[in-house]
Amino acid sequence: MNTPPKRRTLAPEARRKAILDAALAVFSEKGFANARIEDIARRAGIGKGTVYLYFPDKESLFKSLISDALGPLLTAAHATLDEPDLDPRETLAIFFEMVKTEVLGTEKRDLVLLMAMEMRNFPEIAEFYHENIIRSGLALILGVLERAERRGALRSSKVLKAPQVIFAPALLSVIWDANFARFGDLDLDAAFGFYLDTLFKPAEGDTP
Amino acid sequence: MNTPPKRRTLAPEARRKAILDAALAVFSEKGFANARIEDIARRAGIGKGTVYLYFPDKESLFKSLISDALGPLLTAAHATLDEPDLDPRETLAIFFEMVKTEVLGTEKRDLVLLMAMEMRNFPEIAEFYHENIIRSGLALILGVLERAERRGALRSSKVLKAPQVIFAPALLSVIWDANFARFGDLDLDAAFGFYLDTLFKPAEGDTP
Amino acid sequence: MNTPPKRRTLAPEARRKAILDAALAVFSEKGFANARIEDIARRAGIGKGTVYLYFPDKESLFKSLISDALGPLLTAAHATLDEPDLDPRETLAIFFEMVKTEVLGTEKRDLVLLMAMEMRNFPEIAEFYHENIIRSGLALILGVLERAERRGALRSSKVLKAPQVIFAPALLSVIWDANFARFGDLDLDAAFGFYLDTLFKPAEGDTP
Amino acid sequence: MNTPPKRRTLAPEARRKAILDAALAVFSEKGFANARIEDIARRAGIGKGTVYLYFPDKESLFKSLISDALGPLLTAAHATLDEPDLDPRETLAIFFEMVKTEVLGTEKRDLVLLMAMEMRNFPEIAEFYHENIIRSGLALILGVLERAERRGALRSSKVLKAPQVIFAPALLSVIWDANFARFGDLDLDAAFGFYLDTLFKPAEGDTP
DNA sequence: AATGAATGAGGATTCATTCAT
DNA sequence: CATGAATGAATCCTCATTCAT
Repeated sequence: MNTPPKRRTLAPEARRKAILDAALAVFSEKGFANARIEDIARRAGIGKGTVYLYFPDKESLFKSLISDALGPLLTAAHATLDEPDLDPRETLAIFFEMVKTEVLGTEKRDLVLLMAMEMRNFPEIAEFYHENIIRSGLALILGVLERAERRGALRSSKVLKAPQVIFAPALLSVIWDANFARFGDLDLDAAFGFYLDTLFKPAEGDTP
Repeated sequence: MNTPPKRRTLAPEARRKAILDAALAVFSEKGFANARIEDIARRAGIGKGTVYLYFPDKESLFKSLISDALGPLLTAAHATLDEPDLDPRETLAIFFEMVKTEVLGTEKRDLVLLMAMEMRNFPEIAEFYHENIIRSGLALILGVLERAERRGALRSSKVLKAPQVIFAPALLSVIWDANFARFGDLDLDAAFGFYLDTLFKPAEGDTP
Repeated sequence: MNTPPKRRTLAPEARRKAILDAALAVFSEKGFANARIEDIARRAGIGKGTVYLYFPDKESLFKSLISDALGPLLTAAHATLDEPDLDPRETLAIFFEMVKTEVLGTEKRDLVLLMAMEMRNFPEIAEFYHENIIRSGLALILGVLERAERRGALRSSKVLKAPQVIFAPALLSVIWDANFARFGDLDLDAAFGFYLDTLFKPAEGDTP
Repeated sequence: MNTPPKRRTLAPEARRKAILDAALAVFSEKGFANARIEDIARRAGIGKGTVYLYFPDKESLFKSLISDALGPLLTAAHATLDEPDLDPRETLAIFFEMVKTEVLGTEKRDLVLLMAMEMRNFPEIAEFYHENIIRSGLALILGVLERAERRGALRSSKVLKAPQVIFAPALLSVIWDANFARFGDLDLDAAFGFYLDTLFKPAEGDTP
């Protein structure tokens, strides 16, 4: 007399992906605490209980969401930045472009915000994130900057002591879009361009 | 049918302040959703119900926390930045210093984070914040930058199209400290110094 | 630094009366459970704590309200109904009139409703009410009716087995007014008149 | 983070009915404000949360209780009273019998009381009840009485101006049983019989 | 005597999680 | 495998009651 369960038996990996996609959407919209498993399930087109066949609990689902999206990001960054022969300005330009295309222009944008929001409540995530992304990302960036410094192309060597500022515009972008998009856009190209213009001395010497 | 009280009154404004302090601490630590009123009360050294004598509900408490700290901030910023005769680099240096002293070095640091995290769930706060802080703060900064541009002191005019980047290091600092402080500090002076060094051309012409 | 307590020190009996009046109003409007002591205090023009100087708790206040209004009622009824020489119809007419004037036309009307509403939660009140009002009131009425019966003036002796019906119109009036007054009045005179007309045979014989 | 369920499903309509039954019992015993959802749940043999699967909140549960029992009542009354050819006395006798069997003899008796008690706090219920039950019920009764009047069978035409009195004994019965049953019964048959005897003139002429 | 700030028990409601179907 | 009905811990908020001033 009850509705029979759907037997759509999607490929398990596809199903897992669908859940993670739905989770990203719902977590992004509401934050971890306010996201209801049922909402995620509904959005994934499945029943509440099914989520638990793929993830043991809400927290695991959240962490999987993070981890699953993090690996690829890192790999991509490595490939881009670990190019010792390239011009540093060029390298960073490519990196910014990659960040724009691969992160800020996709749903992963929300993931960044989500992490910034919830790392506090999930110290393991902060740890994992720092170990796997921040630390090596910073090392990569630092490599590029030091290369530039050695070539005398760096305008201010202070950035070597706070290489995190390189990520600042991207972070700003994420937060701005999440909260203030409706009041006006942030010109991301201008922001990145500004960084590239001021970070490095011009290739030649074109004094004013 | 019920149980008796324990402690006795305190200056009402002091009490209100104590609650707001406790709220800042607890909200910062747990986020809005995970903060329990009882925790805030206990931290303020009072009973659960007392909180409700000062704030009608959890949301109001949260909003008061924000509003109470916002006014002073804005006033201070105005006083600092609205100085048309000062050298732009100097002005910005003072501003950065002020941000460091008045915000990043105080508990208000957590407030910034808190807002960045919860504005999503409280659109009115985003609106209020944008109208009262962001918009005018941006205008002030833009004023300074344009003054520099008119004097030919700006290295890249692109920053005029994305003046928000000026705030990026401060935002980065807040998020870094909240989440990654245990893994290593962010050198804020270096970050601000880097900005000042690269943003403006040197007063005279030194080197190349 | 706090507002000093009012020292209006009203005569204690007047103060007690004022509280009971306020209590009647508030209890009537909201029912026992939804009435707040603070509302009663405010309505009586005093502070919350003062109520507790006159009544040990909410329940006592409620019970006092009932008892205080009940005694006089009973005394009055006795005086009216215990008149063996009077014509039964006349007696009942006087009684109805008294009920109309002394109860239904005053705030005590609400008291009746209140009791009907809360006796359930306060069995002692039901007991007290039955012992002191119902039982003797019923006895009085029965006396009148039996006198009429002995004179052959009663149209149907069945009323002797359910003398409570004599009170039914008054009860109906109270409930009607409380709930449906805004949709239209109940014609109380018609209701009482109908009772008098049909209960007793005409003094003489005026056949149709 | 939480605890597991215990029991398993039941036909949804049966479950809903069980909750409403439990609610009637508990609301009747304690009144709306003093009834605890948990009590209702326990009485229905289910967990607290389950109640909320069937009714959005306490108030809705209460209103559903009323509405669910009201429709049938009205339909029944219509069928009984809207019989223009029947003898008025006979019609009313049938109506009284129906009230006795269908309401006063069932748990709906408590519902009547409940409404009389709580309409004050739920004006919408009073409105709904008046519109759907009282108004049309009164119209039906009035029809019967006017028919009687046209036949010259009415002892006192005053009842036409206060037809609500016809319901008075039923209301009295409900309140009496709820509060004073333990002190002695109300003879309902005598009460209704008294009404029938006095309301109408005898069919023929049998001695004064 | 009078006050009202302070208290915490009590109850409505939400939602992660389980498991019978 | 999939489902969603059922559960109860957890948390917000109210308000009777106390007692320092």
